Amino acid sequence: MGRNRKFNEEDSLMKAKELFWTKGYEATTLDDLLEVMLIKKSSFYNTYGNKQALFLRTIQLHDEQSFSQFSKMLNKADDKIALLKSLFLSFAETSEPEDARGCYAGNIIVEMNTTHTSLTNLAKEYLLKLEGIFFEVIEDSKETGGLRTTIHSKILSNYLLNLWNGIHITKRLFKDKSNIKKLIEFQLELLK
Amino acid sequence: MGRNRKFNEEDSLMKAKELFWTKGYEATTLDDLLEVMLIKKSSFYNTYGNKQALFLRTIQLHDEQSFSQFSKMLNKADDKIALLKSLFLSFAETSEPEDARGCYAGNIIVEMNTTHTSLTNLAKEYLLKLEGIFFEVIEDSKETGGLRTTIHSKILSNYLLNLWNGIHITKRLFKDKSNIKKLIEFQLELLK
DNA sequence: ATTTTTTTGTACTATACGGTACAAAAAAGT
DNA sequence: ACTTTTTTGTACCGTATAGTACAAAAAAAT
Repeated sequence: MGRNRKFNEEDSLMKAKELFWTKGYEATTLDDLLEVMLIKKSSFYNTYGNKQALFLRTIQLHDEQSFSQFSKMLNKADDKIALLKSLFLSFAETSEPEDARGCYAGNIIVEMNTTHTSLTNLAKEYLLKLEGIFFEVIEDSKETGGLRTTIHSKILSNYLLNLWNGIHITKRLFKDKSNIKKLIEFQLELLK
Repeated sequence: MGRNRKFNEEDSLMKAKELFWTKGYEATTLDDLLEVMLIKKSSFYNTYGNKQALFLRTIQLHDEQSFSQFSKMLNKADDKIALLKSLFLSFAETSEPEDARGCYAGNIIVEMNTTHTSLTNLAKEYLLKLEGIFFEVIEDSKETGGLRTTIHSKILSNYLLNLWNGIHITKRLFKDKSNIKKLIEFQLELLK
């Protein structure tokens, strides 16, 4: 019994994540959050506790969402390397309203560097998990014959992780994304 | 006539830059600054105007310092490619007190993404200038015979820029820097 | 000595911002 | 009707922080 929650908790969380992603943690004020989350202050503190707790939840949400989605796609794919390549190439797509948000985890590491180590640690775990997935895909593709390279999988997965980290910065430097596309294509050439 | 300035303006600026570099712009308070700059509030506002203006000057200082130093080294070097390689390899050195500050320009782009576009533009210029230097070194070395690769210089300079941007993030993920060293060595192999 | 400029210190201001308290209204079930 | 829970609104609080005002002391030159 009792009144039902009008807003969808996860939807609001998503909205919050989007805003944190573009503006960063500190620059996002509570009022900003309330505005995009479409809830009032009282509901906010009732449901999410406080700003930090909310931010933590957006990190967890991002983690779950991206990995579950990625894993699902990988399981369906018969050519996992091709999927991986298309993921990287998608970064060269300009996707409208100046999508210069970078990588959620990478941003956190930079912004929270020394000030909120527990959060940066989460972000670091995220990126290491990502590298782990790259590693698995590479090992798997070597076994099943999709990859013939003799370069060590560890080097390759670190190489991809670094491509990931770099491209999220480099991408923001060029209006014309053809540079970026060429660069990514070039760097992915060694995956064969 | 009149009293001489006791503190060295550029020294204090350096100190401020160091702090901004490790803590970021927002997380660095005025009191933090006064403490490391070894000056009092009145002197601060007298000489530097305000926090934003100071930060701008640290960016300019960083720009001047790194490029003048780098250019000087390049002019002296007979093997410019080797110098470039050693620059990148130096990132794998752990350099004591958790040197996880990343790249000054890259940090600014991330932290100030949408909020202070004039500052992020400066940072972007910095990185593009860096890429320009990479380009020049590559072109020069191709002419003088130090580089025999047929890969386009533009691709290579973007590749190095992206290595730069990536490594400043990736570096922070590993306590053991041997991974990083191997990665950099691997990525620099195509410079020959 | 007097003037000029910088330094220091103290006190104050403004405000943005995260967070709390609490009562009243709005839905939902029994 | 009554209870329970959520929503909304208003008002308020504490504090961190950037920035100002201003006078007094400390050096320097004439």
